[in-house]
Amino acid sequence: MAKGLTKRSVDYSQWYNELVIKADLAENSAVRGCMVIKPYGYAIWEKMQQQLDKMFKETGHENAYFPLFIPKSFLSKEADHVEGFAKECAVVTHYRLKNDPDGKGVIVDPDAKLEEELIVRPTSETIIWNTYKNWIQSYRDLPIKCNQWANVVRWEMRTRLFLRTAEFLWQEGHTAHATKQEAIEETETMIQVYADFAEQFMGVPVIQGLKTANERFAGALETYTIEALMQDGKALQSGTSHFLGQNFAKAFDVKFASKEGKEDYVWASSWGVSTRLMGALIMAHSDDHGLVLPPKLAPIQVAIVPIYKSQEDLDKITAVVNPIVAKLKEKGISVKFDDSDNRKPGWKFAQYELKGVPVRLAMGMRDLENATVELARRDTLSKEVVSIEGVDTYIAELLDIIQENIYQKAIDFRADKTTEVETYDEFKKVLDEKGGFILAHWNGSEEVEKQIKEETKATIRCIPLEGDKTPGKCIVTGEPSEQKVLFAKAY
RNA sequence: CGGGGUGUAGCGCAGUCCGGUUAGCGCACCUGGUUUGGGACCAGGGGGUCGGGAGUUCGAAUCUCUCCACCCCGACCA
Repeated sequence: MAKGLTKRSVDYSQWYNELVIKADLAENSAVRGCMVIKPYGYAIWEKMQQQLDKMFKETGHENAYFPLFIPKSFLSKEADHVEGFAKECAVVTHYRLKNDPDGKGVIVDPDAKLEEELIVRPTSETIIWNTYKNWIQSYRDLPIKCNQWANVVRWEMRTRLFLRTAEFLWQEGHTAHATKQEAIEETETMIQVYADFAEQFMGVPVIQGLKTANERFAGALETYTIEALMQDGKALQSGTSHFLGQNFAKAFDVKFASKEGKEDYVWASSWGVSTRLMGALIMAHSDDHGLVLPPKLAPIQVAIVPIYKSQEDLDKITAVVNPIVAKLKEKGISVKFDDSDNRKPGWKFAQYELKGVPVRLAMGMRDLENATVELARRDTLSKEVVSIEGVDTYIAELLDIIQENIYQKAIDFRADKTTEVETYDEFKKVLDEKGGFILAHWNGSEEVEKQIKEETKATIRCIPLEGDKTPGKCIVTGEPSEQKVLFAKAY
């Protein structure tokens, strides 16, 4: 057990808070609700970005950048949209400071009041559709498929590192299409991209589905989501993709001339994932020793710790380790040889465990004599002594095995924590005693959804796209239900 | 934004109720030495606007008011 890290079984929430800090991922800043992402945490985010960016480009998207500030009037053009975001917007009212005439410091210059106040973007649909208006005249200008990597601000009451912060980093894709069908296909393509990323790179299995009207993005006709299950049995919405219909085109008057010469409004989608994915990554795999990172996203995949008494010993170890490092790098594996002498090996072992490094090698004089190295796996905490000969190939294969093992463990956990129920009593019992995902029939009404939420704190995470589609009876009203929907308590 | 809690060295805390020498302890840090296969040991050393401001008092970490930040629980949310 890592020194000072609260056990998950004692207080899961505290375990998470401590782990983020101790593993050097992020910390709170001087600004309320805003975090500092530290180099190690940012390195993981960069790996996510890199992969996602590649996947976006493979699906025909281009990166662009739109302003941080949005004129206040833009936000109000789409009624549902403004209603959804108005409560959590930061507003810029002035553009200049001046020296405080009454003493030290500076004050806002009252003479520098903006004619029209600017909103710090909580999302960019409005500024982007205002821009798209100028880009689109005919069907020949379509589709437009832009993505931007940006920060956004949503003035949250209660914040938690990575899971909910007032400012966060994300990407937002915004696409414009000539047909409804094409916009829906885009929306579906992108939720699939997110699901693939979560599963293949983060090792986090997700359920794809549709949000209920209640949980839909403000301004969308349909919201697709990927829902992941955390180790404490709570769900985490990890990515969303929205079919916006013609709502924003109508709000910003974006029309195009079709091939037939008819004028019509443009169809839209938007989709995003944020630094919240870091929270999902941490909570899905990590244990009481610290982080467990999937090799594909680990900034350091292999750490090598020398064990020595004298400088001569270290020199001998270094001579053997260097070629191993070179071979690993040749295979594209990131490796750190930690020959710093201000920490003892035991400390380093604990530290690399805390930071979730997938594979650790230790080499001392005993290994030198036997031409071996001690290899420790972070995911299983197991150790074995292996021959130096061919260790690079062995590790390359092992990293794939670890990636797969982490994913499989998460799948097994979810399977164990997913329960199908037929009655409301059963629903409450499972939620109370076991938690996790619950599949149950629902009559499709907002009233029942709200009633369940008020009585149990559980919400409909999504109407799953895959899986059992057998009709049945609503657990609350007994009315007909087309298929079971996914319930859980959520972050 | 409501209810509760916390704020004292980089980190974790004691001292606060009941005001009174020079504000302590552990970890970390610096120096020297011994060590090094799972978070080393000994000796010496440095580091404090006691969260900020105002007040009460001869005297405030301690009492009062106020503001701020963080944590937990609720309502809202990626």
